[in-house]
Amino acid sequence: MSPRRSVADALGTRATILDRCVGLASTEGLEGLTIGRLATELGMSKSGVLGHFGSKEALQLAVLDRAGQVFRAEVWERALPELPGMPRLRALCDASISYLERGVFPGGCFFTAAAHEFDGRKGAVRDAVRARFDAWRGRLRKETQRAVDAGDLPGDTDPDQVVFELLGMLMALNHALQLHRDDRAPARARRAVATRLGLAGF
Amino acid sequence: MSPRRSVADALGTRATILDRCVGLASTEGLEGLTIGRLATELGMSKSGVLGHFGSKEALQLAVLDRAGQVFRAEVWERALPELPGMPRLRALCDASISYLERGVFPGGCFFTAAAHEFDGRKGAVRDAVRARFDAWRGRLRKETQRAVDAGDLPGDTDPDQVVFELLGMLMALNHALQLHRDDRAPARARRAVATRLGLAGF
DNA sequence: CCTACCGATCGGTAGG
DNA sequence: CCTACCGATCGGTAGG
Repeated sequence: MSPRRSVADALGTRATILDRCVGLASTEGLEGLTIGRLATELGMSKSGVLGHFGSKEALQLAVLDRAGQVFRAEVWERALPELPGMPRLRALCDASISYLERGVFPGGCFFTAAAHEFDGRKGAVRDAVRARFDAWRGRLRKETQRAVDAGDLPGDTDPDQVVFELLGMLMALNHALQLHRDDRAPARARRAVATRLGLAGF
Repeated sequence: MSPRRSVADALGTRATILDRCVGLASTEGLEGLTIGRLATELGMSKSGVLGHFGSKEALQLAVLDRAGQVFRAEVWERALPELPGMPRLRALCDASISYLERGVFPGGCFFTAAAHEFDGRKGAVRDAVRARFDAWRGRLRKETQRAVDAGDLPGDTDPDQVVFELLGMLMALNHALQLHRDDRAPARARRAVATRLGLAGF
């Protein structure tokens, strides 16, 4: 009777589509998401899928957004309870490694994959990927700076250098897990991070 | 009169196709190479292009091979004149950083991009990408072990750990250059490598 | 949300 | 190396 029901249903359908997309896109890429395939897998028509977003690019942006929510919950919110500075920085690294180790996205880090897929292009998707990395780097940088200010890292530490190296360790881990299925890689990443942050026992 | 001429021509055409493919695939991906587009850009027919390889997968494998030749010339052969061990390891890192900084492939590291594109799939292309990384890691590992044996790295150094971290620095550099166009990244990568190898002045 | 359809393009083949 | 063609699929639209 009221439009309530159908609006809620539509939002539910949209969420169902996006969750499927996130899994698919992490292994096959954001461009590998095709409307026809999605429709088949979801038991819908193509126009039924596309109607929720309007265009493929809008769908890709919505998928990035959904993946961002997952990343926030799996990494950022796990570290947030820790004290600012070194404890939280360490927790962020730990949570990132765990996020990759647990295979939160079946194809590895969603954003690293998207970055490689879109870094040579122009447009809204590339801009959105870049903005997410900027935000992530900014968070790591802030906690690194706090760790320096608190004396937990040497006073002449360049926070951007630390963030650069930490991101490298995470990328090496993602690569080792995805291409080589190397299950010793998480331990290597933890060791590398511990060394870089001066935490012998991590 | 003799078939000599046409065979040489065919090989030349094949090389022309592959060189175009390497540039295209580094920015658009190995899957983004389409026969029709290549044909248009090269002023040939689709079947003219495909005839040199037989299938798209065979073309992708040939492109990987061609990219491997470039990498060998731009990185491996530049370091080979250096003495085995630390000098050559340092030269390999230097040459890798330079290879990324100079933009030898317009889309960044050809193999990192291919790894991300194919790491979730099965087949000959994925296997070939993995084999190339195995070879590259093996070379870095050998020189690291020699550096340990020569006393240029601590005796309890785990060569695989060092290689893991060096690859991470290169991936962070590739990412920073491609997604962020950050021209301070090469200096960061050099600094990180120098720290890891215990070369204060690099 | 559906059916029915659009032009474009995909990888690949037949035959020359 | 070419033309001509195959079935399949692409993103998207019209109309309901």
